[in-house]
Amino acid sequence: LVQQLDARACDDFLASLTHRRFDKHELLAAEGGESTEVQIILRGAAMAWRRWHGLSAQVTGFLFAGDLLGAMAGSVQRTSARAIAPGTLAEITTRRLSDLAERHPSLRHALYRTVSSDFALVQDHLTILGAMSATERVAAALLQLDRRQRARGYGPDVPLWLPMRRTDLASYLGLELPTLSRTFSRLRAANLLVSRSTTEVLLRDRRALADLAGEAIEAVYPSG
Amino acid sequence: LVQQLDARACDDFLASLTHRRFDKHELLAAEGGESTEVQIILRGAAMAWRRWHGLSAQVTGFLFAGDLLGAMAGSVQRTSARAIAPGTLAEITTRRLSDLAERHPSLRHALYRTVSSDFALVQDHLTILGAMSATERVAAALLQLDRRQRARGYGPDVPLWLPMRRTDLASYLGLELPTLSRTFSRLRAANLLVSRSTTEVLLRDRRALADLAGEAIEAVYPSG
DNA sequence: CGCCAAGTTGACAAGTCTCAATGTAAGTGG
DNA sequence: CCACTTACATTGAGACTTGTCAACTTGGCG
Repeated sequence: LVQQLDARACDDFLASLTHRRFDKHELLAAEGGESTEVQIILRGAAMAWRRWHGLSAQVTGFLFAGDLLGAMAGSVQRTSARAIAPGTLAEITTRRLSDLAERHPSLRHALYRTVSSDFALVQDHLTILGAMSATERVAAALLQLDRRQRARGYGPDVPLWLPMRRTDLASYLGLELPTLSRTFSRLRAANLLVSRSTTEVLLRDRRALADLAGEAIEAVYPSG
Repeated sequence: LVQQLDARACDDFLASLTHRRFDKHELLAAEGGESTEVQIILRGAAMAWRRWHGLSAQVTGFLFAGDLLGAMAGSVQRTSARAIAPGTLAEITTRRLSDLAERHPSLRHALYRTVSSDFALVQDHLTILGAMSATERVAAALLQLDRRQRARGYGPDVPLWLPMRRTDLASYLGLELPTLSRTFSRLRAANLLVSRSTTEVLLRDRRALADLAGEAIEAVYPSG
């Protein structure tokens, strides 16, 4: 986000941020509350979820360094968010952010780009939930999280960090915990991945995972 | 959208729109193509969908009068769209729209509000796909479409218009056609709805549908 | 009026969920 | 620092929802 800003917008923006630490399990946003702040994860990780009329909950996403929280909310929060690993974040009031956006076109554009790529992520998620089997879902999710981790600057040999509980990953994928766990076991047995611990998984064969995730066609016809 | 604009923004905006008719089945946007225009459905209906690496397709939404198409796209379209009923739309180039948005704060804010409510809709969709059984999905979808129809100014006694094919509604709900069809039959047998034709369904008991859709809690505790 | 696409229904198979037990890692207090 | 306790993950067996394949019916359109 920040690297897309021009010098003055960047100065103003950074000066408006309040940094703070957060602990694991700390609640960062509550559904139903009014949305007065936008937060940017700087280190650590968080998850966002949403209730359906007070009953079942659906995990809607995982947030890592660089991700925005609350940017798409209207006047009230429609998703809750909780830290899944300790870290730091930067906050800015929505009021101040929209003031800045009024003054700095480059900030408007950067925000638009961020929001629009968030939207693409949600659409991927929709496809995962609507059109895939358990194995496909897990493979797709691992690849997506892996891509995002590499986009954050980590090399392909760094184990994939999965700080969320299996229950939450299962909810994200629209599966039950045992189903997710079995799928992991099968992928491990097929030697597609190795787990150092529950939170660290090394992808041993991205190509095979991509095949499982239904990306086979792309592999065969590389450019469409 | 338009009623949120101030007088001058409104004039400029409306003057930049090109109106045209579209036929049923007409392709309105193609995934992968560059996104040069934003379209607003004025009459009729359309559906949006998305492929996963050329394989399976997931219907991501249905569009009716007042809905925007292409507003969330980055430089390339990530979803395709096709008319499911003849109608009319208004187009504006993305370039012109962003020019106008630069000039008119009220347009920026209206766009933001529209996009943010679209986002809420997608989040509902996520919850439907991730956490609901077939019956719950169908009930939730019917209620959602019904609410949107009423928001367009139709009374509660007007039959719900379902111009999409059952196949597409099934895909939207992450179900197979036979499952959707069976669910409809069961709802019909329970007298929760009556179908005049495939495209027109009268909801006879919204309360019971809401219960099925997992909104029971809200019914018991009306305000939270 | 007939054709073809679309929707409905049936029988069966398969995948996922549920319930329950076991195993393992993390956190706490002595 | 170790035993204890709790939370979380894995695995198993069986039930049930949904998917699959196929026949049949309906409805729109020429």
